[in-house]
Amino acid sequence: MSTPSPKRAKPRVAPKAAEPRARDADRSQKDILRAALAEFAEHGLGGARMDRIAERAAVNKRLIYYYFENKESLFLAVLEGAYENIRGEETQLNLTQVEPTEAIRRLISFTWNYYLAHPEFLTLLNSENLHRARHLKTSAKVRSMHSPLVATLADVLARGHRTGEFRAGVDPVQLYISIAGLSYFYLGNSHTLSTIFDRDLLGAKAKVERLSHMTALVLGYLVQD
Amino acid sequence: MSTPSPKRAKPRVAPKAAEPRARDADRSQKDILRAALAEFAEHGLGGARMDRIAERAAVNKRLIYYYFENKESLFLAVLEGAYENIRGEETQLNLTQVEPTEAIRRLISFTWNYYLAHPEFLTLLNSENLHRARHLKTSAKVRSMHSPLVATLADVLARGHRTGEFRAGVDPVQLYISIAGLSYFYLGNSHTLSTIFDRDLLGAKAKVERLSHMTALVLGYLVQD
Amino acid sequence: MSTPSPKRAKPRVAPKAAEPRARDADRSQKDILRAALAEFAEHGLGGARMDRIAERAAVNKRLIYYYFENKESLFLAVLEGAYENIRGEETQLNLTQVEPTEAIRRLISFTWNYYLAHPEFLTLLNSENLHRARHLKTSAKVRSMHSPLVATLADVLARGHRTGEFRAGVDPVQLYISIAGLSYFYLGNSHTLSTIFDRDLLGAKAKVERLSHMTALVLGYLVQD
Amino acid sequence: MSTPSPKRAKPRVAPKAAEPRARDADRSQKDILRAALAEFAEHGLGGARMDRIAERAAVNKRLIYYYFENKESLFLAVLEGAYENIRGEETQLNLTQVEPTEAIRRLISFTWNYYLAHPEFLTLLNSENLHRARHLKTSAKVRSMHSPLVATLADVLARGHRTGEFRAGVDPVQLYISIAGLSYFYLGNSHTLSTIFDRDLLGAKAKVERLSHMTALVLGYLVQD
DNA sequence: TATGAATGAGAATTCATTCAT
DNA sequence: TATGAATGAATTCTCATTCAT
Repeated sequence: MSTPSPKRAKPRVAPKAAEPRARDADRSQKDILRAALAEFAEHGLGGARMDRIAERAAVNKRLIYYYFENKESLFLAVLEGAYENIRGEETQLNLTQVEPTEAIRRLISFTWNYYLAHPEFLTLLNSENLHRARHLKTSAKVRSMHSPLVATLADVLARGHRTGEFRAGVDPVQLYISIAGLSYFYLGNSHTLSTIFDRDLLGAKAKVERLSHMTALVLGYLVQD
Repeated sequence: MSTPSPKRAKPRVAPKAAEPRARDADRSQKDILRAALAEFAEHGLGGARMDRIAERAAVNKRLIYYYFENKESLFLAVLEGAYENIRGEETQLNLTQVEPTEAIRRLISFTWNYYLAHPEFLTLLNSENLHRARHLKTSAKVRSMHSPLVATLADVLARGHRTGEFRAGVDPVQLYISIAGLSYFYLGNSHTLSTIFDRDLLGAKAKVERLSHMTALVLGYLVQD
Repeated sequence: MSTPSPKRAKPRVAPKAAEPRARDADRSQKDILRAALAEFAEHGLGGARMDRIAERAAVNKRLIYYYFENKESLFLAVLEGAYENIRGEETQLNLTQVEPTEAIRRLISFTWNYYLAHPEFLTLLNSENLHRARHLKTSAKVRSMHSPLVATLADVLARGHRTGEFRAGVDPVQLYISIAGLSYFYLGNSHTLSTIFDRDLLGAKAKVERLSHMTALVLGYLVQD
Repeated sequence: MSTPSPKRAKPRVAPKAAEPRARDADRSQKDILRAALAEFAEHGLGGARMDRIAERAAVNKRLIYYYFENKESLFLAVLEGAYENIRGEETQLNLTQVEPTEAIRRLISFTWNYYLAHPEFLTLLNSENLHRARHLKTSAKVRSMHSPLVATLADVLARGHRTGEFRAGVDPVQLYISIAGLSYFYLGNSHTLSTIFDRDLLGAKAKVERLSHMTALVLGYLVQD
């Protein structure tokens, strides 16, 4: 077996046009995820463009593939990040440490405001549902992220019932879906809704009204006389 | 060089029939719209393929462009058709001719069952919302299609209040959005929801429970003691 | 379902740059196959470029995909065409109608000259072997193309033995492979061979010598005294 | 946004070990050459991937460039190694020390068995021929490696002629090419041949038959009565 | 000697749309 | 009204190679 002596490549001459990006793996990945979140939210999985993600993240397109296998893996990573984010903030509501009625109010209000502040989350979920949760189903962590939420809500309902305030037999998952759905549909479909009903649904006043309507609706149901 | 028999790039689905279709303008258009509805619902606007629509409709791709200017016009036509369909069936509920409580029950149940039977309607709306209702906003007819619905619901609420059954001050648009949202989110997001909550949401029992939960929720709010 | 009136696209204005290609499906496919043969032969399957094939064929790259599913299907089509060609010419040798010894001479000489005139055939086969005949194995027609060849050679050997000229027990497939191999290796590896042996193998004299060597070799074996 | 753990685009094969390899220049180079031989043989020069070579050698990709200028230099190094190997083993046949007929038998048998044991040698040569021996032509050593082989064979033929056993006027290069070609074509094209002739060419029995056929062929030509 | 991070220039393939009949 | 042929502009992904340490 021959053993060639090391050969140097020709020395570089041409100066580089653009500043090379700092060699910070962690930062690069975060930039990519942030950019991808925006892009997927804006255009859906199918409409998202890897080129645009690279541009948004100010990284070389190739780098995306260096860190994430392909578009779909990137999408899943974004999705997991999004769930982590909302569940993380939700945890900080400390629902188990306040009165049941107050806890429900907080949850409704938090959900509403989170969706308002993070419209990307809604379109992201829509995309994933269009794909029948194909990506999420391969996620190991997503399931475990949600059991605490259910447990917390179950605790609130149980406490409410024990004090006689809340009606009995309320399924926490069912209730959570209702609370989320009331905000989700209104905000996620605000464009079509405001078109077909010819009415501004996102004005300051409208938003106040919606939150109070939702709260009244849920508590009107939960609270016994 | 011998002359190879043409090796058509096999279209994903079935090859088209050799003989030209009978010249029936009306039927062709309906076939196209039906096919497009299915395709858009399955893949979203961005993911839909004109090729596949042509195949599904069993028409030549060129014919689609003959009847519909382009992909986006076709999408709008599909969208309008979808709204026409649900509003048409809704009208047949005759909500103004039954007791207010029964009217609400019927509306909830109808909405739920319609979404169940027409999942394509949900993804279609999601697509349109992703595009900020860009297409719908150019539609002349869609607005007028919705005022009867609001009027009907307002009538139900007014009657309910007059009899003392229903609480006062309920905004019909607000209520409609809530009723729709309760079904919409549950069904439209059933893939992600059943994944994250690790629970079958579409089993026979689950569906019965959901309908009864939604009805209890809305009536628990509306009906006074 | 709405029935929109046909809408015409905006009339074209801009004049086209290049002559549009004549609408001749058959000719287009042949052009593509011819170009692909040259490209695959020159660069192998992996090194071939669809872009270059399109250029060589003077067709739009997209058209290749219109007629052939992808690079590999195109490769198979080329391969089948190449086999058809050599087997077709071989048939015209009329080996069953001449004396056995003469038949063998003709076959050796034909094989040699065919490979000389069609070096692409050799590299094409090398490519396919590199891929373990992956493409050829899916070909329905290639097998049936070769049984006549074996039958013909078997007939020649049988006749030769009957007259006492040829030795007994010669396997026609074995002999065919030997005859082909003697030319194939010399010509297909002429570049490395002439390098390592430092000798021009493709000069006029060398070619005459090779053919006579091969003929002597094979007949020296076959013919009995 | 949470900080996701790096999701490396999974390389096709196994992930590299975390700790840097021991600093052993000689071993690294040999590992690289071994890996490159396998990769080039399997995929050809064009189809070979530097990434895979690095994985196979369990070295960092960058290290390959440290020892070998680029892909093509690496290919040449591999090629030279391959020739060194076969010529080295060939030398040990001691053809000048046995009877001419026996020498020829040994050479045929050795060639056959070497190709059988080293199929990578065949595809490597095919690759180099596809590139018109571009790399080999720059090799200083390869020519000198082959003159002994020719000399040895010339000696065998001369001895054989002197004893009256062998026919006169046999060119050693010509004969060597024939002997090599008989094995080379059969083995290197076994995939296509076994497909077109619909016959297993690599079974134990087939291999025995081939070797005896080749020996009979060559000796039937060489040996005089 | 060794390595993780980064990149520019392609590569195959896709897609909505138009041409010519 | 209907269709097969053709195309330009993307789009995802790949690859050899280099940078910085």
